[in-house]
Amino acid sequence: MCKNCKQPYYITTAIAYTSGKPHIGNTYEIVLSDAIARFKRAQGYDVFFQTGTDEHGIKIEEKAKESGITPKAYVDGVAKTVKENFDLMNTSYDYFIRTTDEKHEKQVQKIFKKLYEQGDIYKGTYEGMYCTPCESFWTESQLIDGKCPDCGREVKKATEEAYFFKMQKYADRLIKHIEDHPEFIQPESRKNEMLNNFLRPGLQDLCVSRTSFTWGIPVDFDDKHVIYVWIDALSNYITSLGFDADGQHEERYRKYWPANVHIIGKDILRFHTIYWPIMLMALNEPLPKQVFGHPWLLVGDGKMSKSKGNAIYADELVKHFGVDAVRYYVLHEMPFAQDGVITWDLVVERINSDLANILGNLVSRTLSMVNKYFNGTVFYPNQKEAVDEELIALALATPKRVEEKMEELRVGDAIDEIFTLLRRSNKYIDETQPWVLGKDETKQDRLATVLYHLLESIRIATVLLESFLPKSAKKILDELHTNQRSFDSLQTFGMLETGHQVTSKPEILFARIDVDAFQKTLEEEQKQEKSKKQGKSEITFDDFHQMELKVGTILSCEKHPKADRLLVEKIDLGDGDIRQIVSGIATHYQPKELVGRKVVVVANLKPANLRGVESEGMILCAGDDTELDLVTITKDMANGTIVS
RNA sequence: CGCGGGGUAGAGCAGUCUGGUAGCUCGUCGGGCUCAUAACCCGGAGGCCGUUGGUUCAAAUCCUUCCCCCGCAACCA
Repeated sequence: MCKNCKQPYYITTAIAYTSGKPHIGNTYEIVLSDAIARFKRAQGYDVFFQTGTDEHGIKIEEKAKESGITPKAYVDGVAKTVKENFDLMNTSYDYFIRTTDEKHEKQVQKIFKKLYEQGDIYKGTYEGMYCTPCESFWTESQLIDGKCPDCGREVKKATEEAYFFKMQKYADRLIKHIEDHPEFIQPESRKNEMLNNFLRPGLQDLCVSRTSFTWGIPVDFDDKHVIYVWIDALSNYITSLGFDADGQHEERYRKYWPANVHIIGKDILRFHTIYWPIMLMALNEPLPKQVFGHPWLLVGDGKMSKSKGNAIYADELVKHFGVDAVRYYVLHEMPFAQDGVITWDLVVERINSDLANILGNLVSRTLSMVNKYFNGTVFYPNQKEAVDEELIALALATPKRVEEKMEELRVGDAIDEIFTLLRRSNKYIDETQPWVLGKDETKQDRLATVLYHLLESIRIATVLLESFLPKSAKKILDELHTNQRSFDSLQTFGMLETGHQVTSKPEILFARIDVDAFQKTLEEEQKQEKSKKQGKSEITFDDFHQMELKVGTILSCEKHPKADRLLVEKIDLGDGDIRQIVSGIATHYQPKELVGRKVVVVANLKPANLRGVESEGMILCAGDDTELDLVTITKDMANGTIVS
């Protein structure tokens, strides 16, 4: 009967890097995975769904330093935020791994050691161009005019000790695996990218340790080194299950590995389809069955928000629309292999047309008719007419169609199939005109039949929707007062119980959103948000006087040789003080039009290097990326005049 | 020549692999209906399928030229 019962199904998201709060694009990944996980559970699989956080690395070490706290304290904070975000989206993960978990760290060390001992990892030297003041290695191609791209100073050839993984050793096996398993890399278009760009030209040995920072898992037999991201982060998929490098695996590992699918962003497909499989080959473990590199959710600048940098966060969306509406948007609007777009007005549009009009209103009108004509009691006299056939056939065909789409991980298309049934149900009401039947005493059985067909179609659609809109689906099924909620119950049309009552007060599931009013609300909020962000803390007069502001004349100006958005100006600050200043205004000004202008310069700003060019100060501008105006002195003030 | 994705109706997309009347959702216009959340149903208008040249009986689809947009990366003082 239940063909998938007890079959294990292991699905993972990538682990989120704990550098900051995830935006809706990051959140999309776990919602997508959650929909798949829930669907598989509904199909009867024994699902293990994992997500987590990647918490090591130099960036985190630096961020923690900036915040003046320990790296551990820093990642604890971010991991909490990430988890809250995932919980907010009502995601049903079974396990949340953190790469700072003791169990994980210990296994990573063991894996590293094992690979070292069996000769897959060797100690070598990293050769590169070294800039002593910056303490950084650069490759030949990164250098600018043969000099350090950071500071522009001389670099010299240097070597650094590092551990390397012999990738090439397993390359042929991997190529064969990919060719023999066309479903391994999804979407398939990415398969050739991996083969042609990386595998076939030959893999370089992978540098798997670092000595330049300490916030990582130490190599236990050589504590100068920490294990670099690859072995640390990727192995989360097995350490969480209780993998043991010595073979003493926990039961969970034996049960769930290999993973059925890793859901990851397309940007890290290379690591998951090349490095990770090779690591597993070296460990003599089976490879995951599939890796799906999902597209990006781009935050387009819609009409209503011209202010820049308005990344959209899940919690903001949820605050306005509710969890299921946000889930619906990202799940339905994201194409399978192509980047999707999210804007506030697109979300509103989808909610109104799909959730409020098609789904919510269908449930509402149907339930209200059942109440109106039969006091809320469900009857099924089964007085069928020809017009019913199409609806019933579609209701019966839909589960299979949805399952087929889900099998291909085409979640958006799967949802479309459900909505096709909902649309058809709305049409059915027009075809059968229950309100006409209601006026005819002799047509009561026909009326009851029509309403039953509607309720049953709604039930079928809703059971299928549960993986995508868990809360709303439950609400609808509760309103129908039905216990028929399993996928098995979808095989027959007519499983909805009769003789019982549906709710007498249908709730508005998704309220229609007034587009104009919403825009106003949003603009208002963003305005407040902006002023809040820009309002800095109070400073004293002395604080202000720390700044040395001077009038200067732009003597020359040219484009930065290595940067599209930067201009390099020579500015006369009087008394022979000619400064070279780099400014991020190239998208707003042509170099020519700036020559001769009198500007305000922050003269005592600490010099810095911007992509290889020294900048000794900054010029003042009003505005941001979208609109920008150089602060200009209009009178003929002498260069060097103090601005106060 | 950094890597990658994309240009199809006002908006968002499918169709491109496997050439054969250009399709879906939203919006818009008109009509219908009144059970329902001004919702639902039907119909219409609206496309030189980014551009150039080619292959072919036939090109959105295959090859080619150029243009534009976006993401990643990188500096935004």
